[in-house]
Amino acid sequence: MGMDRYEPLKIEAKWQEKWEKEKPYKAEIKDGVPKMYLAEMFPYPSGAGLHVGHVRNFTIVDVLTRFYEQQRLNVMRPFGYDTFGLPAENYAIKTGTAPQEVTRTNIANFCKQAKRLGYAIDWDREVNTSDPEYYKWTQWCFLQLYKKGLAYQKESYQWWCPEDQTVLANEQVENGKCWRCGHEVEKKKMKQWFFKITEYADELLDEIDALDWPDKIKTMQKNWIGRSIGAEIEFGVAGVESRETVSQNPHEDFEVTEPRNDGREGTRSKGIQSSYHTITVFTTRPDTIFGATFLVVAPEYPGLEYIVSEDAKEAVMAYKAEALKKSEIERQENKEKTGVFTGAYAINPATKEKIPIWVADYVLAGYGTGAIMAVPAMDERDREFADKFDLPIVETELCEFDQFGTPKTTYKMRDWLISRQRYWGCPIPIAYDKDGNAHPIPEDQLPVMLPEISDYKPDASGRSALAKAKDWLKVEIPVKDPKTGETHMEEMTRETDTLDGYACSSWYLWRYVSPHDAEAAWDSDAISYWAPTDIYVGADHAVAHLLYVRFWCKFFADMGYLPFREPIKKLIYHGYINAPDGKKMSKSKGNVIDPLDVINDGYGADTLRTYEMFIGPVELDAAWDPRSVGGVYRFLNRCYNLCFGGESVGASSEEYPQLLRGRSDEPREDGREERPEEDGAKDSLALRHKTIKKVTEDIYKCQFNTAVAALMEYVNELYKVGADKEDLATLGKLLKPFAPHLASEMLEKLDVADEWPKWDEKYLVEDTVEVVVQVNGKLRAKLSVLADDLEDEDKITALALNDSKVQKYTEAGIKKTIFVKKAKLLNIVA
RNA sequence: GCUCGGAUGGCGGAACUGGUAUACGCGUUCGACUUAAAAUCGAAUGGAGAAAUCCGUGCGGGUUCGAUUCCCGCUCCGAGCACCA
Repeated sequence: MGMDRYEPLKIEAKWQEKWEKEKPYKAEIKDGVPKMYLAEMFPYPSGAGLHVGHVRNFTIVDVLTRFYEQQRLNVMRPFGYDTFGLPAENYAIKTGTAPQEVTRTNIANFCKQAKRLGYAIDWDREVNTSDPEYYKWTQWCFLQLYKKGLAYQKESYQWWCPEDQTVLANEQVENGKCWRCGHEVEKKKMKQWFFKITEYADELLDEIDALDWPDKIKTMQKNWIGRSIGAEIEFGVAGVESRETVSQNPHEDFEVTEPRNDGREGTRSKGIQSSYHTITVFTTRPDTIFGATFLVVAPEYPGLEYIVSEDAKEAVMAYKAEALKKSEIERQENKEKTGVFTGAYAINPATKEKIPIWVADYVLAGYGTGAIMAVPAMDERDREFADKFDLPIVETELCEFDQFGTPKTTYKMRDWLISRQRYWGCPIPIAYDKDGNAHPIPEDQLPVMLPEISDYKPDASGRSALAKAKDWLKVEIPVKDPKTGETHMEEMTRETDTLDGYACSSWYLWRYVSPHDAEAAWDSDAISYWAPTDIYVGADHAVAHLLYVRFWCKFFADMGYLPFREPIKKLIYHGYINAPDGKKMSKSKGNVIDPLDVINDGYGADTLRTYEMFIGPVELDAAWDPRSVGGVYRFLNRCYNLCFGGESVGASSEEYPQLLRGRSDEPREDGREERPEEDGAKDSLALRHKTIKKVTEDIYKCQFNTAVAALMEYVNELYKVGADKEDLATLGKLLKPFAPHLASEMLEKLDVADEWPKWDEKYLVEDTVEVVVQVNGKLRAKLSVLADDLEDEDKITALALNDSKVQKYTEAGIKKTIFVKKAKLLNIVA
């Protein structure tokens, strides 16, 4: 280009234009060529555009993409947008702008910004979860789960705001109050859709250990699944027979659900229970049964009203009502045990004693059976409760439990509640007949289009705004008559709930392999070639998303649609970037760094990218430091000047003639090999190969900060000893993953390909080495010896003992010497 | 409370498998260039000390010829979970 100053914005515009036109990162199946499929957790394209966290995320993927691409693997690096969700809907409610419109605008802006960073993305594989072309297949996925009974409906307690008359998502409840009106929320029983993730609990847990994922994430997932091995024990309820006749089996549905404050609400099977003669408890310590002096059931325990005695009824029901009203946070904050006696008794099957049944909210309805046997002598919580209410505490002998209970495994993980009473989501492909029975929408009627409406607010009925789309609600579904076997069309009403956004993001990694496939969710040949994802990079979503993707993968593997059972081979989980003061960046604090500002200020994308890789170890949070950005800019500037001899380097070539070593306007024809006779040529080779090795290994280990540091060292050394064409070419190649525009410019000038360089160990062997001499573990001298002498311990020992400084510390005599060849170290024990 | 991380100069951070602590960057100081400033280039930079030398990886012990690294006991910070029977 003939410019004499490093002008990143010019260089970057040039290369971005070229990449836009030539699409060098378009991925195609190449049989016989090893593939590498990399992706980031796709972003929600907010109106605020790209932030520095996105840049860290995308740049990690980009460094790896280019690294493998330069090694000539067949690389695929797609991109997409997670667009359904509350922010767009809230914006729509506030402004009346259609979420479709908001999303379109935001994507365009996001895409434009991402392109300013020079990512090696195959832009023909863009995916957008709110695009009917995409969500048609989300609905198809739902139907597959539905067909296998893994998508089901159940009554569940939901947060309900009596003021707004609407259901609230857990994250919309703040300190027990509605996020919009501030009114106290309560729980209301409603019918909800669930995915039966618990079906795969064991496999999800057992396969975690084998994953190449950070331990932190693996531990979190294990804890989340929370498998406990114990037993269920049945306790007879004394005197229930007489009351029980009043009402026979009042609820068909014995499952209780319990909202949690984490979005993974769910249900727990109570097992088969035909009457209220018994209460079944779950315990991990069945061997302590002789110490069980009372039972405790959760306030939501089904049929509680039939166990409770007449005179205790009022108090128990009041307690239950109170507990249901309490928010999760209140229940958590108040650790003081509360509860009431039900007036009823159970029989301890081991001691045959009559023990009281209490109801208390420290027992969770959603875990185990919603009932426990309290062993206050063994369990801290039970003891606290017994102390407070003066219940008996009996020291217990341990026993064999199999005579009283049956082995049972339970999990903390609940089934995944997926229905949302919200407009801006993927419509659930279900319709109801006039009797209220659910029917799946036939696959040939997909997609169930999300209708465009004007009022996005949820209805007073607690249904989504879709309930107001009267025309859309009606649908004709073919129904087979069970008697005649004939099919007729029947008018039904559509489901108005939409799917949790996590459902949309549970399969996009497979959509990427054939993003515009009209025939299938993913193409089977493409999936066999590209998937599973080799490297997946993100922050956040340690449990939910990453567990859901694994769950769907196992399901679709069982269905024969996927030839693997784990979707992500390697996971890189990076830290956040905070404001310079170490605090979280936020608009309200006014401490947000806009990456586009950094670029436009003149630093350019290469500096921004390289800085964010240099900022610290990937997995750690880091604070933005504007001065360090300048340091990285200086480094790239030095790279530029080394290659282009720019005049912004203060030194002129007369004063630093060594910079010209091996460099001329005409690139060396023989540029391949070094001139071995020349001074420093050997050192120069050693330096180059050492750098290649370090950078290569560091990138494999995702230690990008030290890879950049090694490049800086290389450049510093080249400034001292001079650089020839091969040095510059090596620099350009190694730099390309981090600063692709500048590196491309350098490689273009040098007229070399970007193929990743290899190092040769033979250049790393030194002739003379430095041997460290310690006396009693303290450094006292350094010897320069021939490398061959490392084999001769006696010679080195003699040399060391001849050193005057060593002699000073060994006057009193020597006990022994320890020579460590590998560390090039001799320790003398005096 | 439980689980998992972490603690290294003025700051962000390096350090292989137990083997020269502080790479690289920032900052600071000095010098060159400049009328000047910026930019750039060069040098120095853990602390104490004139020096020899001593002290230094959160704290206290231990193992070892040798410990930032391993073990035991603490302190503090971060993240996640949170009455899961």
